Amino acid sequence: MPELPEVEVTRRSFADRIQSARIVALHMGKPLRWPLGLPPQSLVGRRIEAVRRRGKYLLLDLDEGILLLHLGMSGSLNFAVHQPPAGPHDHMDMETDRGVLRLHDPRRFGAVVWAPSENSATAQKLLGHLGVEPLDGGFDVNAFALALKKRASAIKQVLLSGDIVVGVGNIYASEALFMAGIRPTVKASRLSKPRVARLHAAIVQVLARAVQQGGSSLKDFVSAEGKTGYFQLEAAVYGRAGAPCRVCSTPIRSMLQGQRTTFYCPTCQKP
DNA sequence: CCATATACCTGGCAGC
DNA sequence: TGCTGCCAGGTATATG
Repeated sequence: MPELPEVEVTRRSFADRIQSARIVALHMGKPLRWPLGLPPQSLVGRRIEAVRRRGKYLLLDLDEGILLLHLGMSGSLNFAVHQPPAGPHDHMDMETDRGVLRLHDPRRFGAVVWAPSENSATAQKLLGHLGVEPLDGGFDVNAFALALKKRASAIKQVLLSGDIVVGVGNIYASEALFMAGIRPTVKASRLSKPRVARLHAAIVQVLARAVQQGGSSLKDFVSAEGKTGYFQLEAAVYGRAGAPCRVCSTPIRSMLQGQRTTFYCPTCQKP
């Protein structure tokens, strides 16, 4: 479910409200992708100093250590003063003196991992290989072009790999490539500099716009205050196979790339 | 080192 | 209805 925009919208929806909260109890449900890394009750008494985002991970800075949260494919967070009784897909309830942070994740590809610091081996195993943040001003066109030159695979798959630029998942990769007029199968290394520049701008634009729109609620995404997003309503290609291109009316096509579905317009996007 | 396939898990839906 | 097979927003890990 969640790509950078959904994770960022989630972060903004509870970061201020949970700041400086003290953990009163921590209940974990069914196993997630990885174990927490210490007994849940040992986090009782910790204070939450800030909520940051790195790629699609949320980082809860504690007064001792850090919690890495990932929403996987189907995860969402809800932060409220009172929570209804936990259901079968609620796998974390973090009770604080400001409210309860609940992780709901039917498929359990998500994770909650404790690490002593962001630089610890535990955290770096998950974060160490990540590329640059696209919305932080550190996303440089020249560096982007240089990095793409070294990659032989299709540009769509390079974007998804997240080791050059983070946060672009299956929806926004298709959307950004449409916006840039680039066929998803083009080898990354063969993109001309002007096309790389268009792609760079498209990535920034589509992600920023999606954050503005509250993310994409294709199925069930909601922010930590329970709001759905609206970006899916303006998707140009994602999920629109067979429907007319909004620019040229050619039917949108879908194809498989690395076991993931890609959507594109065969007319607007050039090989 | 690089590129691609696999595994994890559950629910929803199309088709029979 | 109820069954089966396929699909889904991610990514570490294995394999070539």
